[in-house]
Amino acid sequence: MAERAGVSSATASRALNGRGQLADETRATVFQAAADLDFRPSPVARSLRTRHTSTVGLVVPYVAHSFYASLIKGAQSYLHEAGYRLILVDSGVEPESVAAGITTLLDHQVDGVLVSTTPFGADRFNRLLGTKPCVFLDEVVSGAGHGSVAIENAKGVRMLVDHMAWHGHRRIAFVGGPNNNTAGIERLAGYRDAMKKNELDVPADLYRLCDWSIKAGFAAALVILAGTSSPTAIVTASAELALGVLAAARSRQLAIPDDLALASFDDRYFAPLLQPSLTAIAYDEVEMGRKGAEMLVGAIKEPKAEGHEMRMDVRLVPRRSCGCSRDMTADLDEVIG
Amino acid sequence: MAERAGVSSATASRALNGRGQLADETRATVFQAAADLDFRPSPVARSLRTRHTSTVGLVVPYVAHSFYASLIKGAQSYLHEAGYRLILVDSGVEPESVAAGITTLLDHQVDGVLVSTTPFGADRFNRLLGTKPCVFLDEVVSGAGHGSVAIENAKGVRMLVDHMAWHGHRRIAFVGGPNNNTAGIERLAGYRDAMKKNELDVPADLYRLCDWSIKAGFAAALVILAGTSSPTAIVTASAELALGVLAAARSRQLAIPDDLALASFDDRYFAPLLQPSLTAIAYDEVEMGRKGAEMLVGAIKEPKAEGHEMRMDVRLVPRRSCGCSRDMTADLDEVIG
DNA sequence: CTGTTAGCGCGTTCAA
DNA sequence: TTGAACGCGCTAACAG
Repeated sequence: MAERAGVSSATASRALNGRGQLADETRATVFQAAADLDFRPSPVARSLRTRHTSTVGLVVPYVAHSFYASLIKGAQSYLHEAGYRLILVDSGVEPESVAAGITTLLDHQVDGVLVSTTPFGADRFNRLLGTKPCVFLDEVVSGAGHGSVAIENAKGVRMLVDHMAWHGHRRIAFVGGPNNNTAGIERLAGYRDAMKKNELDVPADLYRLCDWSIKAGFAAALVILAGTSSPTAIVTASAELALGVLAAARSRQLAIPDDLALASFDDRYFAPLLQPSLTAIAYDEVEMGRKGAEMLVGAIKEPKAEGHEMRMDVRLVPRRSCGCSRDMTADLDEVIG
Repeated sequence: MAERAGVSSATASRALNGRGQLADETRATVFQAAADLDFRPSPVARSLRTRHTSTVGLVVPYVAHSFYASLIKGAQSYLHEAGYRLILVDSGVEPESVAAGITTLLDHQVDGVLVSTTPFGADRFNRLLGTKPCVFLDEVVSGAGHGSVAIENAKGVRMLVDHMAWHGHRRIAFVGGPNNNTAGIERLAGYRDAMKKNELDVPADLYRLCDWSIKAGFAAALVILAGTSSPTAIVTASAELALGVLAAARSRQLAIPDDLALASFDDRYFAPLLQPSLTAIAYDEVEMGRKGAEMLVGAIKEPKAEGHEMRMDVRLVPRRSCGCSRDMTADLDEVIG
């Protein structure tokens, strides 16, 4: 290709990479030759030489979950525009497999890492990462990585509780996720905080933490409902937990929202079609993935830059499960709009 | 690392890669040194030399959709076990962007490609791919690639129609996807076929094709319901289309299943919690991703091997939307089991 | 502004 | 069985 253009390979490289000040004519010649031969530089040879790969790794605990799938979409979308490729690692939540996933990524010379599950602390991350740029998604790890993008978890739950209080409820129960990750911890904190601000008591049997699954939510709701606190409303930390509560209410023949009001974090696309439609906290998970990727690429290009913690805003989408009166047409409009 | 072990780099390479017949002692020495220095061979240097990367590309039209997310999970899971990494490309469905995605993957020396959207024919695929192994997922492209893994599309719809006929329906409508992809085409064919076998007429206004979205399903259902065919049952080619039909039924105050029975392809996790719970065709999408990856890795290791077309079996999950009488407990059991 | 050279870190010759 | 040397394709460094 170089001889074809009648220039050295160095010149060709310069032209193609837009480096140096070369004569327009030379550049044109090179481009022509490159096009003629449909020359495509080898990214792997380039990577070997330059020690960067234009590739970033993304570690998620469970690809098939719609939340992570959306994160992936956002990240991939930005990375594509920025000229990076995405290597995906589905690691589960076990510390060892997450660590192994990150190590593999680093061995493969990714330029940076996006991590959305953090089953160990800053120390181990720092040991693993060295100076490799890293941004956390949906998790906050202080003292490691370049920054993070998370949801306004506490604020979201506060909005839910405040809304229930506004409806006149005083015994507002909470079904939360495990307290070993950022979302779980912050959402519980938001609940406590909001209850306190509304001057409402929080007896021990008014809330319960469990896995992020429908099944666990179902079990937790049964326990709460069987307790002595007799809540008139339940707020949940995720959509799956809300479905569990919904199932529990049905099994106990409790009408929602009349016998028990319900509202949850996470606004899934089928929420308007549930009976009753589910009041929820919405946020833009795709944008969240984009922002994380953007922050990471920033850190790759400017390693010295200060990291920061970014938060995605949340908004309350009132529907019928909380007790708001709403025409069914409004539910349908959301879905067919 | 080589000098540390007191052997040449060639010897080290041989030991680490299990090549050649070297003395056990030498091998042990090398392993020890490798472990001591925590030596990690550079995949990129290796790739430059060997011209393969232990990496495969996966092209999906829309990562955030739960179907593709599950496919990804399955593929990633097998690839991980087999020692391959996964580069993800979210290409949309535009021919040019799909082609560009595949080209990028090839430039990056992936060892093979998994493709789940095929907006052009075998010729272009062959031109794009050269001899690079390729397996199609959820699509069948005869004359290109090494094989494909798809769902028993026609069979699934036949089961749905047969079930409706068994319930005594004779005017069974169909809301299908676009007929520009395998699933859309085969599901429509399954409908026609089943109607014929049941000796039922298919007037033009008894079925309608549209995009794979709730909104489009809603619009299509309204058209069908406004027509002269007055169906007593509707079968849809996807879960989203079924949600559209559900919305349409609600907007027209039609009770499901009494005024209109409903059943669909795709069994989503919330199907048992809809009111009424949705009768659906289930299949294992994660396994589908695994099988595709498995087939691809087979093709990479044995390029001469014959390709084949594999089908994932489907099963009918009868719930209440079709008219089956079922205790609500059964719905709940599914979800909390 | 352009050409020449060297080497990124492996795996694979070829010769000993 | 082992070691030395070469080259995969590119770009950074240096020379002209």
